[in-house]
Amino acid sequence: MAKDPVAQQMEVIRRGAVAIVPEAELEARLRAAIAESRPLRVKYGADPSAPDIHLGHTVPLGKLRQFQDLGHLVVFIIGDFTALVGDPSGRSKTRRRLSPQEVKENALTYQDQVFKILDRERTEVVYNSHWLSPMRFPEIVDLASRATVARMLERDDFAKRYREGKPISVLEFLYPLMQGYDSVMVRADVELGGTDQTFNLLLAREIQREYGQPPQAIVTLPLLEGTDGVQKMSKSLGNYIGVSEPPRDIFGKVMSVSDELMWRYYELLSRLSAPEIAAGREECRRGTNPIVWKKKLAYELAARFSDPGQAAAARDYFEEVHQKKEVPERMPEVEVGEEALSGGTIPIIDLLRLAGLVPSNAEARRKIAEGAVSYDGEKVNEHGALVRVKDNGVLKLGKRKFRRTRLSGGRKNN
RNA sequence: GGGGAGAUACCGAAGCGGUCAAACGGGGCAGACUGUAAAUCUGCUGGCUAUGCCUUCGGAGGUUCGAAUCCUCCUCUCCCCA
Repeated sequence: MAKDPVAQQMEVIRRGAVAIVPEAELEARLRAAIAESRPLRVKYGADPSAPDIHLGHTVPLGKLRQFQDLGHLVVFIIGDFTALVGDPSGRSKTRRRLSPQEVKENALTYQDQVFKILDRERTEVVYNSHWLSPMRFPEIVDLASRATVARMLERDDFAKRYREGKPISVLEFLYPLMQGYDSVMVRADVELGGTDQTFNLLLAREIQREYGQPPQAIVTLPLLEGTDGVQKMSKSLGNYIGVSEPPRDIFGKVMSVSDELMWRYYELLSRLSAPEIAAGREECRRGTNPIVWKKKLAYELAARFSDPGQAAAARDYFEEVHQKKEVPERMPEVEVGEEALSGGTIPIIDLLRLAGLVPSNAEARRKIAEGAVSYDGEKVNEHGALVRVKDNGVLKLGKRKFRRTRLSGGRKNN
């Protein structure tokens, strides 16, 4: 007997998801959609507070893509209103408010990146400021009356902060409400999000019910750990790999994750099937150097966000610089003007600063004392050292920061 | 509205009149070891025209030879009571 199409779709949706709540409702929706031959409206929201999409975002985006491939419509909400207000959550630091201009720019670069994964044809992009901005106070009051403080405090991070005596602003209570209202406005059938969004996604169901809509089904996806392997990937923690980064950086960052984390990345990011990944794991257990598999993953990801040629170049670079410890062929250049030289030499500290490798003279001195600095293969140990600058010389700080020095032969004013 | 506690460097957190550019932990950077791994060990982690000088302990004043430390006011946060 041929497989039921609903069961088939459910199987695809379930793969890699943490939870589907409630499964039966999603099934019912799929069944109705097929019967009426209309696509489900699958909601996903993102705040354009930072312009970069990183690998962590690609986990839900990949799932959205699967929905699209099953014939459904993605409603991509750009939370420009949210970004404008400036989410105050997270520690004592008040997040800087973005200007409308910045939000607009971020939103645009955001879309470019998103469509590296999503199918533009099956995506509806909407801005939540369209309905949130014009709301009047009576409407907001009405919305606010739909949830209770006790309910809000069920959310784990609120409860935790409350317990620890950390501030929670009323505005933060409003956030889940706005998000829920978004679901009402776009008539979401399904909403996707990371597991950290579980509360908001569930609350949106209640809001929809309050406004007389059938509640959306929700699909939660695992949060990807950042390159440190501990905290979730996020830009502010600096442990992210951005999809718009140069392939060389993507490759390098993937290579720097621990062996254990590599398998996690395989599961959440790779297009390889589960059995293929399991086989790789087994291979390594039997003695294959994990670097082989790490390179494979690094290549796959670098290629996905650029192209195979560039990914291969990134791999060559990695092998040459880090494995063979050779000096890379291409590196940023620093131009040394005649006015900076005296008798063809320049104090090493000045050179480091000129190259932008250190933020202060004191830092330069420290790095020199640590034996981290070399020029043209020769270690510089004296912080008062003068180096004779060559055209095409190589200044190195630490293991991987290189600058090629260029003499700006006489042409001063350009 | 009343009472209490608190605000310290990137984060957490000591210090409570001089010896404080400020303990300790985390993070970050560098060195060793490696597979640019991870883990571990070690060092560094305000700036400068540098054996000295300058700025920094929520903000503004004040006391003092001297203040992160004491006083006044202000701003913000938390707790208890109403």
